Amino acid sequence: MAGHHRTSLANDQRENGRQQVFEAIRQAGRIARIDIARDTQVSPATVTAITSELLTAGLIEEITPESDRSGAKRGRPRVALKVRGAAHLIAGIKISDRSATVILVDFEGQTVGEYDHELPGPVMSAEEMVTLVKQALAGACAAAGRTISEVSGVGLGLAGLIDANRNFVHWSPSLDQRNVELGRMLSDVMPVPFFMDNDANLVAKAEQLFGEARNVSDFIVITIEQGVGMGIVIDGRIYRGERGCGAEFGHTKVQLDGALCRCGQRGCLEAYVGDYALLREANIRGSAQPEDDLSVLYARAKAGDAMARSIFDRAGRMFAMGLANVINIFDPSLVILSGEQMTFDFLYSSDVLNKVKSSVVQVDAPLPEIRVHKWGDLMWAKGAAACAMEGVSELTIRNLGADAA
Amino acid sequence: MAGHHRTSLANDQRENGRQQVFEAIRQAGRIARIDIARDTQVSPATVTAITSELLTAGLIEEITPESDRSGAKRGRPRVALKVRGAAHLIAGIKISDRSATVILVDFEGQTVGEYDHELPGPVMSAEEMVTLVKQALAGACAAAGRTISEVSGVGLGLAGLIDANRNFVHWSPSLDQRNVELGRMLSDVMPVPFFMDNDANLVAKAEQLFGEARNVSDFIVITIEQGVGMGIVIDGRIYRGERGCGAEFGHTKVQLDGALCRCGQRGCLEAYVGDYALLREANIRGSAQPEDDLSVLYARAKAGDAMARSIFDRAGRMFAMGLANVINIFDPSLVILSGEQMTFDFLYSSDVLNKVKSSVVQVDAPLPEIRVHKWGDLMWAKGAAACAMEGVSELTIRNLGADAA
DNA sequence: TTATTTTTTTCAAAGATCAAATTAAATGAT
DNA sequence: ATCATTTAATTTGATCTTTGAAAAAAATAA
Repeated sequence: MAGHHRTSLANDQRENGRQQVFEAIRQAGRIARIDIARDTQVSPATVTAITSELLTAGLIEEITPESDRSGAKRGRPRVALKVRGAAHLIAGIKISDRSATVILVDFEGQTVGEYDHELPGPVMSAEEMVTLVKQALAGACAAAGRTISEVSGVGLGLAGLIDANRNFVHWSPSLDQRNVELGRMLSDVMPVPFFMDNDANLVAKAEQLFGEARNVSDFIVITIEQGVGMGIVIDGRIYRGERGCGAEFGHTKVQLDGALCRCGQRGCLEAYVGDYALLREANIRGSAQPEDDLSVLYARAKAGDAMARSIFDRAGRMFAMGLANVINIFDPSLVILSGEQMTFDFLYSSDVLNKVKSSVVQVDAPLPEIRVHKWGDLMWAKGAAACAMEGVSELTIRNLGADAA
Repeated sequence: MAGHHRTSLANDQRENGRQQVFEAIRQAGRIARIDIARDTQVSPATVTAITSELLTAGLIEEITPESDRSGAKRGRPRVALKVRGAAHLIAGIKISDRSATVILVDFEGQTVGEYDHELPGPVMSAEEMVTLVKQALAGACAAAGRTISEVSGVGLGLAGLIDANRNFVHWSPSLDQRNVELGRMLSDVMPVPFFMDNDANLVAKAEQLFGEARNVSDFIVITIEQGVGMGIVIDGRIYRGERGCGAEFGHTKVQLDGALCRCGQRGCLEAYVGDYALLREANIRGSAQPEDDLSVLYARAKAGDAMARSIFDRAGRMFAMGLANVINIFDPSLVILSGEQMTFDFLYSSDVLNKVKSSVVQVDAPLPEIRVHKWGDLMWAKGAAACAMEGVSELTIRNLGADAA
């Protein structure tokens, strides 16, 4: 090993170039060298050099000459490049209440396989979690006719307070312990790079790589699952606060000394829009038949029941207030409301969105765009895979330098 | 001129190095080359090369050998470097209701002169503003025995919605027009680089360069003047939203359908803690003698008057709620409450700060530090100067490359 | 005076980028 | 068919940077 200590500037330059070019290729999907040069401001000569490296490493590939030369006039035809899907197999795993959902994708992001592993219970020990992850991964690989050893990286999504930099779990509803070095424990059992994050950041990554935020460098994702989460992307990177945990949108306060939240504080947004909060309201308000199923309550509201309506109305107004606050603070260009459960339809109603818009400070510039993006079951797992993809890309490209053949 | 078009990567590398080294020197105040190498991860050889350039350009200087060799054992003594104050003369101007406050500083940030220019009125046209700035600048220079031509950069601070990237004023309470290309108008009259920003960002820069946030890369500044403002620094740079305007902390909503704000919306924080809001309350609550002086009301509260107390109490609780929200979203390591007017003492009370802390989502990590920093009259102008200093540094260093002698 | 220690500078080697020149690969025209 | 033209990609040589290692500089300790 010629492992010198970090040569901060010199090495960074080449690595920077590689990351830039590779990122341009992935973002574009398929792109010719000359367009990479234009987009990245790197000279064609350097693009040739770098793409040559990436081709040799097998990270990208040339697209067989398209017989479709639409619009091309004359001259040597451009050869498009794309990420080579076969370069890496990536796994994304989302742990939820009832199951561990696994998705396998190739390096292009194409789904290779899906797998669902049922959990014995919603809460488990760290050791059980490790075993579970291993089983789920093994199951997914088997189902797809692959082996674990082929997997280049695993993204893991958990609810709770996750320190993604250190793969450390401060707290998660799925674990019966706090402060778990889950990343280390996983790596001890499986020799694969792990990348962990909380669900909101997961979805933000998924939106950035595959979803509504492609090529957008600054945006916010609001997720609704059990709690209300937020992912913030600034300058293309997920913003994590000082303590490494995600933005706690669900626990911003929308009412002074307001409703009691399960976090123990009062007036949290979640205490007004969370499912448990809605059910609590329904019962407090002296409903004839106490509800324990949100969908029933929601159906009643849609059918015109005044009491049920009023519950959802208030939740919607509170949500609008919280969202407007975030927009006033961040002034993002794009806000994505990303939800899986249709139960939360009411939060995406035009009434609510209008309320948000009327609560944002008016400037001459147009209001931020608010997009609603309803995803399927695999949303979270796909986000986990997106995180792993990014991590694997970075690692691989960094190591290219050391692997000078 | 060998002015080629931007060679994005190659040129950037050297410029990066210069910026990095210069920044290290300014941050440290005085520092030896070997320590720069350690801090910046740049090799000693390169540090020598770069500092040599900076010395030649006159941007930095060596400190005459300190006779104080405390702790030094043996070996060649280190030669400390520092920014050369005489390199540039920088002006900072803050426009407030009644006057334009000017501060002149040298390139080290040492105050060279102060000047106060009274305004005919609080609102003026863009042309009057230009004239005013010119007069104020001339006055300040004359008072300090300098000439305008010696000034290398001018920072200008205005309340309102300022687009700092384009030196454009969307709206300011000091101007009777909206959407003014003030930067261009100023540059047309005075051949000096201008740097504009809104007051909250100004203070953030001042805290970063001269104040409580030295060497802190992520923090938030809350300012209280007439309105309530916020400056966000992420990764050492001021965060500006998509539309280029500062974070509108004062107009985050703290009460659903709450008190009417002068912005026309309801429930804004400012509608509870702004001076006009407090006075309105005092009158609504049937005060015997309607007040139009906040200090009187405040004195009454301190003297124990229950009505007055309750007004300030509520304002304090609303402020705590808004601040807690910002902390929950950003999770910064440091929050600076930066105010000029003692009138707003009550917002900094330990009651309020405790309320903030109890409203922040609990993690195992310690709570963010909240510091109160009361500044003098010159705070705002100094912030403007700080902005200009940063701008001039960047410009000068960038131009070093072109000026290859 | 000499040895030692620490900082700074010098020097030569190793890369990296880029402009310009060259090659490659197509279409149009003759 | 053959040649000119056009556009894309590659090669080449010059220019810059960074850096490790060696040398020089400037002090103290012996």
